[in-house]
Amino acid sequence: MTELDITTEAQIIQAARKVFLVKGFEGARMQEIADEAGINKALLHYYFRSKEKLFQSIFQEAFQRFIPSLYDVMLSEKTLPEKLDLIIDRYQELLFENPYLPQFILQEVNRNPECLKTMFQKFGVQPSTFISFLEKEMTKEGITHITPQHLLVNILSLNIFPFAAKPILSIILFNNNKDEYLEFMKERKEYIKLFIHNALFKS
Amino acid sequence: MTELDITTEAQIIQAARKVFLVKGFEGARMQEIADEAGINKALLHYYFRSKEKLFQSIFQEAFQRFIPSLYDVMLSEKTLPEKLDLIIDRYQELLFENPYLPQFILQEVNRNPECLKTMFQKFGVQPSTFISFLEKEMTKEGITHITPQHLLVNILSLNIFPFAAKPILSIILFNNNKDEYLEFMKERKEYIKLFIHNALFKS
DNA sequence: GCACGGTTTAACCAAACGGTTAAATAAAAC
DNA sequence: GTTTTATTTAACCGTTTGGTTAAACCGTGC
Repeated sequence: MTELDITTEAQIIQAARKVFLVKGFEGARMQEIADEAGINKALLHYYFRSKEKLFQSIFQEAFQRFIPSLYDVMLSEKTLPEKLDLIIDRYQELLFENPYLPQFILQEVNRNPECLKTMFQKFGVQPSTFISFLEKEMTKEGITHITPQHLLVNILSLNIFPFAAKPILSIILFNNNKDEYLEFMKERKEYIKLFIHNALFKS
Repeated sequence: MTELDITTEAQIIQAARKVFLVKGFEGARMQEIADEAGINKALLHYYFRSKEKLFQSIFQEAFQRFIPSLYDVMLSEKTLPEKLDLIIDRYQELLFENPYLPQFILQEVNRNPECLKTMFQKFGVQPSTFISFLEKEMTKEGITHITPQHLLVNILSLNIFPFAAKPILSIILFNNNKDEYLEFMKERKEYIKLFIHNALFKS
């Protein structure tokens, strides 16, 4: 019973994830999620009382996945360039496993910005400590021509944007050839590392 | 009469732009657009037969605005670093005037990727020529550690992403303080220039 | 005054959607 | 074997939404 229970609930979650991530809250239909899960609408409401509730669980899961644990990297006994490379490695791995996450998060946070504060509080994420870690490392390395805030935004931009803009870039760069775009994204990791490294340490 | 005619249609367009850009196609309501334009729903359908038609005109306008004319910059008698700075200047100006454009385009292209090809064909945009221009300039400068495709994506990422991710970054960096975020975005232009410059020319 | 086109009003329609309900059924738990 | 729980079926409800219609209103040009 418990096992089947979990299976069905997991099926629903999986289906909801698939539909919500691609279509967003407004675009998603409960019927479609039920179909995708291979069940009927009534059972959906039997497990999750409302669309809002189901969405919340999906969004929370997505948000958690989107915030990687970077503190251990920051606290490790490595040099700043090594740490930055590790952060990029982790982020690229995360994004390759969840390519729809960026656009989903952007869309839903844009729709309801208040939920962000709740999430940050809920999971105790403290970006300011990351910033101050970064700042300390930067002064140690004598990097003064950029602030830690801008560096962080640069790292996030270079990593995340190409996933959110996949359809546009795919057509701009490769005339919609999926294989070429995948190849481009796979090799991109090293280009990002090199780009950031040069921007920071060769001046 | 003709003048009033234009005014009303312009009012509708303006209202539709405001609503569609913030809420997207699925989130937008015809009633809300009518209210925003100070008219009634019937008159909306009198001018634009359907939501789809009205949206198309807004999206087309937005898309056109989002594709800046960069060919003159590329063809000008300037050095590559100067050209890159000019491109960044133009993009930042464009984005400051239309901060909602990035998320809107991303969202709608994600919803209906096919419309992209139509747009590119309709306006004769040829990104491949831009790439080859860039490639020529890069070989001239002896830049071999990055491909023009990755450089283009880097430029787009660094410029566009912070606008699409405004709510997230605003809370991450400045605890939702709007003034601080605005100041951050204003000073960002020069940081982007410097970052790209260092990444390209100091290795 | 008359005609005409922009505009309003208000009622209305059909479809879609989130959600509910009740009865029947199957399966697992005890 | 009985009870409980999961699941299906299918009808149904209330609301929202895009869209239509018809009648009246109003300003301008002729």
